[in-house]
Amino acid sequence: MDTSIKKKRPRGRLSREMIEAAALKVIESEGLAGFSMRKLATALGCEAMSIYHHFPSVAHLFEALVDRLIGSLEMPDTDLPWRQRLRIAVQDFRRVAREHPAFASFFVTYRMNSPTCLAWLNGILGLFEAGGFGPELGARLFRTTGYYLMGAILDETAGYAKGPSAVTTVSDEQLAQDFPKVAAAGRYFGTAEFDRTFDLGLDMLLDEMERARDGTSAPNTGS
Amino acid sequence: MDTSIKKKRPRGRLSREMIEAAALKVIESEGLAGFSMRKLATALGCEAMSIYHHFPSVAHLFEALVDRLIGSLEMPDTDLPWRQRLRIAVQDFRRVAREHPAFASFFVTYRMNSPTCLAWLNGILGLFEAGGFGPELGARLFRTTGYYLMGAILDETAGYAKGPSAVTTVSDEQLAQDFPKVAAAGRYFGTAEFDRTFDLGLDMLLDEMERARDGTSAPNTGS
DNA sequence: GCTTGACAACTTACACTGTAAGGTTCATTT
DNA sequence: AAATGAACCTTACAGTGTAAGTTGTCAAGC
Repeated sequence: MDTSIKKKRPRGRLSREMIEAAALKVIESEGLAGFSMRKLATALGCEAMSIYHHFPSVAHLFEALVDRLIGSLEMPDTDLPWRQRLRIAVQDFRRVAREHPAFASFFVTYRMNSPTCLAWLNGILGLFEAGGFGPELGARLFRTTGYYLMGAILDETAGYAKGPSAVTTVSDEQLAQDFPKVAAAGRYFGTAEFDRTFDLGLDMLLDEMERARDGTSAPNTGS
Repeated sequence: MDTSIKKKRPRGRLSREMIEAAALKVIESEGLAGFSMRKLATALGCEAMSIYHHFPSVAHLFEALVDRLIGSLEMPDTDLPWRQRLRIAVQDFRRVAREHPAFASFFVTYRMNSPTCLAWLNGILGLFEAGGFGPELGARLFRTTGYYLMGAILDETAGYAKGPSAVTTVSDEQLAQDFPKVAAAGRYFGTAEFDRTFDLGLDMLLDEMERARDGTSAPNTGS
């Protein structure tokens, strides 16, 4: 017979809120690939299958995490000038993503389709509408801004500055000797340079948008 | 005793070349997450562990795949004007990535550190050097261009146009009613629009670079 | 106080993954 | 002919997500 004393825990202790918070913690400490339901359960002090009572699958859980992050964003003040509003919205997204670096690569590649996320997307598209580009150009500028933003976040959270992901690596000496331009440019690739580099590109895009809006010049194409 | 006739296959049939080619096929047919050594082995007509004789791990194999794709790229003709050279190099990378859409999300997030990849990066940095931006601005423009390119590829190969990755979905009717701007913009998010949208953003960046180079105007910052 | 029902959590089990360790087979060299 | 070593296979293990079934616990009704 089993004489060991099992510490009984109260039922109803778990909640979606708790699980989500713990999941983000586990993802950040173990990495996205290192995350598992069993590790999450350990962090929560329960069994893996208990989580399934609250989330039917990891996919549902991760979806809730995206919702939680996107849901924390709010649209910039309507009184602000258009350019600033877009700038703030973009930086807000970037900030939230970078607050969860290990989750970021899932976050930015996630194809949002929940009401929460769609509401946010709708708001951002409203910003481009307010820019007065018309539906087509507005949609395309939304896309290109998204490309830049997603690429930047990915690089900042999982890119070069984190060191090589390659299995075979090249020594610093060989790098300096055989690939001097890479070695030299590396100086500007560090974490400390992220903000300046991101702002440079973002301002380039915003400048071009204002030009397009003011009719100063249409961007060259195909050349 | 075993009376079954086992079809013996010749030794030395497998090769890195063969395995790489098959791996790319399996990745495209099964998806990146659906890839496994066992499925690759089945495709090759061998056992999973046989692959380990040629590649010590999946990581090594995937690294070789990146090398293979990057290695197929060559720098644009030096006789061409600077802007065209950068444009061609960017489009070459995009084309190769999009030829392997399922592999793309690994491809673009991979932190290149092999000699082959470093040589390519070095060449691209040479393009920015040729643009005459100086080391710092050159490095930053390289980064921002990379952000845009990576983000675009990710979206084009794994993004919105592929349908939602969410588990909970919103019906078209609800989308049109509650998120009209998303519904309207969706018209310009399809595969057929990829090239035009990508070119728009790329030309915006190139225009700004030429402006910066010609000293017409420095980009606004922080506003 | 006792019973009942519903829900929350646990247990077990399965098919899958990457890969370590060791065994077998065969082409090549001596 | 014997030996060598590369190429491939077999087995096994620890890990994964999760389906199915079981148990524990608490609240409401009697």
